[in-house]
Amino acid sequence: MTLFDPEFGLEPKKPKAAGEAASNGDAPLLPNGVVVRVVPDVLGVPRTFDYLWPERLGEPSDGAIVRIRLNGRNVRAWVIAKDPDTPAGVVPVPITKVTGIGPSREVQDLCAWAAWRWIGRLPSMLRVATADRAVRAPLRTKVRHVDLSAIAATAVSQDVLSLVERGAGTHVFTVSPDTDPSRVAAAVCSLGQALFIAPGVHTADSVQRLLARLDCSVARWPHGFAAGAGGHSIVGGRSAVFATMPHLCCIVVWDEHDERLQNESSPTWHPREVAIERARRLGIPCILISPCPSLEALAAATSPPESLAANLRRSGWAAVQVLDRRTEDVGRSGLFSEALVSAIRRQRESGRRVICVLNRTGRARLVACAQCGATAACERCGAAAILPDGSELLCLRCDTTRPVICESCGATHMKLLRLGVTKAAGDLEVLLGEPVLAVTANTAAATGDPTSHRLFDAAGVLLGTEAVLHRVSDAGLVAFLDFDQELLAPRYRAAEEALALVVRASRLTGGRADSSGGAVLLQTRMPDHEVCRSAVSGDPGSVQAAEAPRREILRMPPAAGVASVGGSAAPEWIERLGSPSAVEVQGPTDGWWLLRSDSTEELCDAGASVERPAGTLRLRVDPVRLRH
DNA sequence: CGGACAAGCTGA
DNA sequence: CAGCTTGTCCGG
Repeated sequence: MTLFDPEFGLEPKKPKAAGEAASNGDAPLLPNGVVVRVVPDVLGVPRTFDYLWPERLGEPSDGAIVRIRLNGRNVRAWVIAKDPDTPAGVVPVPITKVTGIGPSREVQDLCAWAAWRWIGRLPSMLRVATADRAVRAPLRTKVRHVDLSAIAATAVSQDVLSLVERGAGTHVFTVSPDTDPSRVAAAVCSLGQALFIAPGVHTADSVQRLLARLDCSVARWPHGFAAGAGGHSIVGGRSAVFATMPHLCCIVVWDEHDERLQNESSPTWHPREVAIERARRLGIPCILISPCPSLEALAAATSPPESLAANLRRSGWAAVQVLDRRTEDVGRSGLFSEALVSAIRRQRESGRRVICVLNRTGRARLVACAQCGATAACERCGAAAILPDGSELLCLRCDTTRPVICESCGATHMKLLRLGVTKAAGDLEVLLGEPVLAVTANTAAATGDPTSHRLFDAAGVLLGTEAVLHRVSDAGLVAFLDFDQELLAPRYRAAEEALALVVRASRLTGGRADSSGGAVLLQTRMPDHEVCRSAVSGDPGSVQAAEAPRREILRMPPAAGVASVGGSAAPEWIERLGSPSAVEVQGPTDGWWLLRSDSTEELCDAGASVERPAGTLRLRVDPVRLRH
């Protein structure tokens, strides 16, 4: 797939009429130079244009970034080709300025592939691949790779090096939650120009710092664009997967399961898939690393998945205790079992921090009897029922409805339990007799504020949504007050995401092999759920084995291609899509359509054939949730 | 996307 | 009919 494939709509438009271009007898005098084809940085103009690169600006460099005048506007543009086949009748005007170097030809083609894969527009992807400031030239300082003999060889670095030796392909490596990413990065950076992708700035920063201490040439994306172009290794977040790297020899995606990797707005590209494709094109290894590899990674693997030796791999998982809420004697709010409260007290007595996680968005919809206080549950499957319009109780899991009658006392009046984080924190404060810091969306949003960090670090007990797991660096105990909310979340990746939360918690508490006594508690009514089994055993295999066939049956990724389409331009887009045989169109529900196909490729091909209408279009390929 | 220009609406 | 809004077209 290249930039010139017609699917991208980037082929030069033919002149409107043959007669229009006929009067070419007296061609205007042009300054000397070479014609270049450019992609303007304007989302509404998905086309290429031919401009003149004047001789006085020197040789056009591959992938230069220039400024052009387009229809009276000064805009940025990427040079994608030299000496194009300019259509007759078109008189190229000179570019106004050369800004600097941009993504290489290889990265440009990768951007075009990503635009196809996530049914997006090329400029959106080229922007991701472009430095955050003008870059004049590649960094020309001497490139030094990691000297592995300078650091202690560990099992992890040995394993990673043997994976690289498998050569081209996608290799999945299961590690422990406490595996040090810097060891992995150091190993691959000893081999040449390597690319290390990590979700979250903290990991990328600490890896970069360690490698810098090893006196090797590694730069942080996007700041280090020039260094990458000059042959240095790159460490960065998701967008680093588009770094221009002329001697790229290996790509590592660290914590490839992490949902933060996927771009949140459309195009919803995922660096894991981009890395796999880039490595395939270059014939180099792509190594996907995680304590709980995603089904997507396992499906993409070209060699048998590898993992750390079992004892090492499990040791970093926290000591997980499952508290069965069906038998536990639960308190007034139903959130704090006696076992939980005494576990918290034990941790507090030894001076360690406690974190309670409560998925508030789910709880806010809970319904209870106004008379006896019993929570309304589905009589068929036992899941929590909600009151969508006040007339009937609805189970979100099995879609059955029943009249508004309390199962315990027969009352017909229900109340909404607005048991949010603040209320729960107040209840816990009373139970413990010490302050509990409620981490709500407001406190969590203030991450840039250094005082809020001090606030979090000073707190002995914190209670918040799962975001709280990203706000502190350590804890003695992490308790999921209502783990069922995670297990039953209306997202098809809910099980994998719930296990990822246990990984996250394990990193705060330390592994089961630690002597510090850290632990993770799961309060649930589903103690036999595969996520609980995986968490307890420290082995993601139970979740993977249960989920893979489920996705096949339900036709969800990675077993199928799925996209959701919304926004004001969605009706027109769906209309233009028509009904291609390979794509099933469902909806709309609440203004959103759902597209499904047996393979992602069929879905992308169908999407690429649609000319994008004006207006806002929300097109999510591999969406996080299928219903909006 | 956003400027240019045309066509449509309104009020003294 | 000036002055403003709304719509359509188009870019090298």
